[in-house]
Amino acid sequence: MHEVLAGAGLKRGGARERVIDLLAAQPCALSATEIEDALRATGRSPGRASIYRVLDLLVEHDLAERVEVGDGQARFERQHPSGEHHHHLVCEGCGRLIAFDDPGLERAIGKLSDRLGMRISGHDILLRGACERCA
Amino acid sequence: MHEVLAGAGLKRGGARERVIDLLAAQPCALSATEIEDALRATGRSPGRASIYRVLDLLVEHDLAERVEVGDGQARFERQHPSGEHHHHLVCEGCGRLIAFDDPGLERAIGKLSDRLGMRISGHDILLRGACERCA
DNA sequence: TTGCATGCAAAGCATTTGCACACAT
DNA sequence: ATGTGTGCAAATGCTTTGCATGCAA
Repeated sequence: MHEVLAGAGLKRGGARERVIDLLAAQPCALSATEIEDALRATGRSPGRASIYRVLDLLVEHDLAERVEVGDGQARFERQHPSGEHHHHLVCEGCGRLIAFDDPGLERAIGKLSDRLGMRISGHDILLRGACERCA
Repeated sequence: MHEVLAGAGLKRGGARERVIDLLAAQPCALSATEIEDALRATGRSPGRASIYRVLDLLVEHDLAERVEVGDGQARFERQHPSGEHHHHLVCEGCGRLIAFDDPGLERAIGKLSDRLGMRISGHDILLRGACERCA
C-alpha cells in the first residue's frame, strides 16, 4: 500500500505509516475509533483528524473500502488489488461483523449488471441476522 | 399504515399523519430533510425531531425500511407487507437513486442463507455506477 | 529549502434527547 | 381527564476543517 501512495507522489508520515500497517494486518473492517484505540494501545496514536485523512486517502486510491453497517459510524478495510473481496453479515444481537464470500452472489450481480445495461462499478451487500453466539 | 399503528394502540397526531401519507405516496426512498422540505412546501411541516420519531416508529413496525447510501444521511421508504422489495443503484455522478429488483439476486441470497446456516433476517444491496444521464 | 503531513481545537451535520405544552382517545 | 404526541432548543457523536508547526524529500 505504501508503494502505491509513494507512486502517487505522496509522502510517508507517521500517521499514514501507522494506519496503513494496522489496516493491512486486519482480517475485517475497523472504525476510525477502533483504529485510534488500537494505535493508542501501541503508545503512538495519530490525531483523530489524521486518521480520517489517511482513510479518505486510502479509499480514493482504492486501497481501502468503506463499509457502512448502519450504526452511524463508517468502517474501513483493506481492499485487495486482485479485486477479491468479501461481504458482511451484521449480527442484530451483538453487532458483530462477520465476513463471507459467495461466488453465486457475485455471479448474480454480474448477470444483473448485464441486464440493467448500466456501468456498475461496485456493489455493497449487507446481510442482517443472528450470529452463532446470539442465535 | 395508519391501521397498523392504531392496532398497536398508538395515537394519530399531525406529524404521524403527514409523514406516513407522504411516504406512502413515494416511489423511492426519501431522507429526513427531503421529507421536511416536502412537507414544508405544503405549508405544514412537523418539527424535525418528530419526523425522526415517526420514521423510527415506522421502521420498528416494519412499515418502512432504512436505506443507507453512504452519503451520511439515512433515507426511508415504505415497506410493502407482501415482503416485496427492491434494491438501489446509486449514481456516482449525480447521486441519484435508482430502484431495481432482481429475482436472480434474491435466489442467490436464499441459497447463501442456507449455506451459511445462520438465521438471516434481511439484506441490503447497493450497486454503484453511472446512471443513463451521467454515463 | 519547500511544501506536504500532522495535531489540536473549533466547526459542521445528521440525529437524539429533555422538557413543557397540546391534543387524541 | 390522562397519558401520548409534538415542537423547540440543547445536547450528542461522528466527521471535517482551519491553521500553525513539523518533517519528508
